[in-house]
Amino acid sequence: MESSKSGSAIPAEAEAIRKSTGIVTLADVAKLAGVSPITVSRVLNRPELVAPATIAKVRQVIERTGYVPNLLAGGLASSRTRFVAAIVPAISNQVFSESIQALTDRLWESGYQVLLGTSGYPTSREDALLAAILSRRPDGLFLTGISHSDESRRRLIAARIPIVEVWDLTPTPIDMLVGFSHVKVGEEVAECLIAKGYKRFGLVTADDARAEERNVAFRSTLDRHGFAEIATAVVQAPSNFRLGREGLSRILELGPLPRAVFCSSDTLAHGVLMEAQARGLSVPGDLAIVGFGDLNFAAYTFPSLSTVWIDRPAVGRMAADMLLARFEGKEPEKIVDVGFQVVERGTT
Amino acid sequence: MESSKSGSAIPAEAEAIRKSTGIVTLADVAKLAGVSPITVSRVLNRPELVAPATIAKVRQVIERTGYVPNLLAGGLASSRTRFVAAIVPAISNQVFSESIQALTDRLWESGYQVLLGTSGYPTSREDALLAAILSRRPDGLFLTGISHSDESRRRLIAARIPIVEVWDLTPTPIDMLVGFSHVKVGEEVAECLIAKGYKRFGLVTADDARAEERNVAFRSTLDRHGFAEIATAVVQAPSNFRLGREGLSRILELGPLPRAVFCSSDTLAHGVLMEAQARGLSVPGDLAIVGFGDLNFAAYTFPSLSTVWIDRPAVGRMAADMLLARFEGKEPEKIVDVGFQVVERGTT
DNA sequence: TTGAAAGCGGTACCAC
DNA sequence: GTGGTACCGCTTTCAA
Repeated sequence: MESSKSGSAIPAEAEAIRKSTGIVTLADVAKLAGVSPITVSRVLNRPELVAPATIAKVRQVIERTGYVPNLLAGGLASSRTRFVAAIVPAISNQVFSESIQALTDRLWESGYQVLLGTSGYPTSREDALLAAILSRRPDGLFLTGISHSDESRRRLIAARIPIVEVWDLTPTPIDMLVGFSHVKVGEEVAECLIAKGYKRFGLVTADDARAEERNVAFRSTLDRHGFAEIATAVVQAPSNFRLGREGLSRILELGPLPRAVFCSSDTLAHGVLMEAQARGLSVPGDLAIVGFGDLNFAAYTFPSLSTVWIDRPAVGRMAADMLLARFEGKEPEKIVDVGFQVVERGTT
Repeated sequence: MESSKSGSAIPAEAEAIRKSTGIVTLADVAKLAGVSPITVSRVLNRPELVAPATIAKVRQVIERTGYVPNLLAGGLASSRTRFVAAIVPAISNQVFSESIQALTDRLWESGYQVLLGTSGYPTSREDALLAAILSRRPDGLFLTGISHSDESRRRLIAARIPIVEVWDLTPTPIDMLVGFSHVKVGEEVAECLIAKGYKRFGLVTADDARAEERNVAFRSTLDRHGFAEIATAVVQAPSNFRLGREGLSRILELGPLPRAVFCSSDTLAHGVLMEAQARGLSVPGDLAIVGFGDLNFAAYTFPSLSTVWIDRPAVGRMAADMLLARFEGKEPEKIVDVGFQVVERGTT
């Protein structure tokens, strides 16, 4: 009613404007502040377009009423939902959780949130999950891995939103990519062990697609150097210590003691180490062990384990930056190789 | 145009109905199927109300067009968003991630998804996070811990949605609760160690509110039995192995060797064990170690470590069930004590 | 069993 | 700087 008076002229009765739902809407705030809805919207989203006095008035009413904006309505109207969906195989896998944490933190700084979906390791529900997630209209997508069903691929393309695939490298991502070459990992670990003078090799690995990429490269590199026989134990994902122990046992049954074992995860490597210790083998004296992932227990706990280090937070951070760039209409680098590092510990 | 012909009579031109956005809407599907929008909606949400022939017709069009429902619009119209927000201190903390996984899985079965928010351990952004989350209008909330700022408490109550707080016990939850008594944990661990005949005690603990509850109970129980002096080392959360090692070192400096040490997490316990081994102490011969949380490395790896076991998946599962019950208008039990179990390993 | 009309709570677009 | 109007895409209510 009044126009430029200070905020005290608001009739108490106006409080009752709240609908039956009992929840204050933007329109309620507008009425109480004596401005139009769009002005309240601007105070919230683009305050630089509003006069300071108006801002103060509106902010006061917002404060007083405890108004909480409805992002469903906002998203529907603007087709920008300010959230990114992330799909990982399992939330409890520390390898992914650190990337997700970094992604979440970075996006949070820019006013975005992360909806996390777990596709599941054994029985993949990726297709249904993707459909469910896309129906919430995320502004962007963070996907673990580069292999998707045809169905999913189609949906992803149809969604027409920025997408970052991570943890692998391909020249043909759906949209953008942050990863590293598992092939190179396999090669470098092999070369590293050869350089150290090891002559016999083993592989303890989960039945995981990315692990298999590393294994193939590992084997073919060794093969090229004339080491054809690789004692191999394949265990079922997800890995745990027990499987690592079993892995080594099975390898030892396969023939004479290998001197260097490459494991598909630090968890398995840890198990292998336990089994080695239980058998009285010295590590890395009798047996060199190389893990993958560099979870902290490897770094802090077992100075005798070697591992492959990946900057996991960087993966999340870079993915976030790429998505944010696209949200602002920029064209970031499409493919980023974050690389890795073989961390050697212990001596021959 | 046609009414009951089979789906082939749809004019190709009708495909062009799609708006400039290029995204198929429910209205488009309706037109193509020759029915009203509401009928399409029913096919999706309440097919039991629609004639089989109509369902088939509509489903076909949905399939052909690749229609993806817009849950923003649906949520706005129905004020049911079909998602639950969960707030945890940190996603990488395995203690929480298993509960979240169970929560996610259970809710998924009922068509709900989980939006995960991390409040952060050192600098808590819980208030801002909560505001951001509530603006997305979740149907329910899963909160770690029972202590919230006044601001948050007010918001939570104003939101008027089902809320489950977890990991602690209080007679006055905001709404519902799934937890266990940290006080009882401290008492039982103390009694257990006393019963085993230990005479000297130590505490290696992170500066965490829930840990402190356990510690107070631990100390006072020992005190009641005449063991007043408890060598204590407090380290800063989040815990890691290194801090565990340091913890034991500091305790050993405080006086003669304690025989039994209670740690605020298995991670710390693991570190304590390492330090003990490095010093040539036998465990549990010279030193009994009790952890907390029963992460698998404790279970599989260190038969000499004792720990406190909590059914973490059950926490998520029960929380999900309670929320789902409320969504259906039922009144589930408000407070559930999931209990815990002191797992003793090794011998004196 | 199906449909028409009226919102849900915001924002875009374009005047003023 | 500020406001009017239309509309985002779906569901609710009630009627047929």
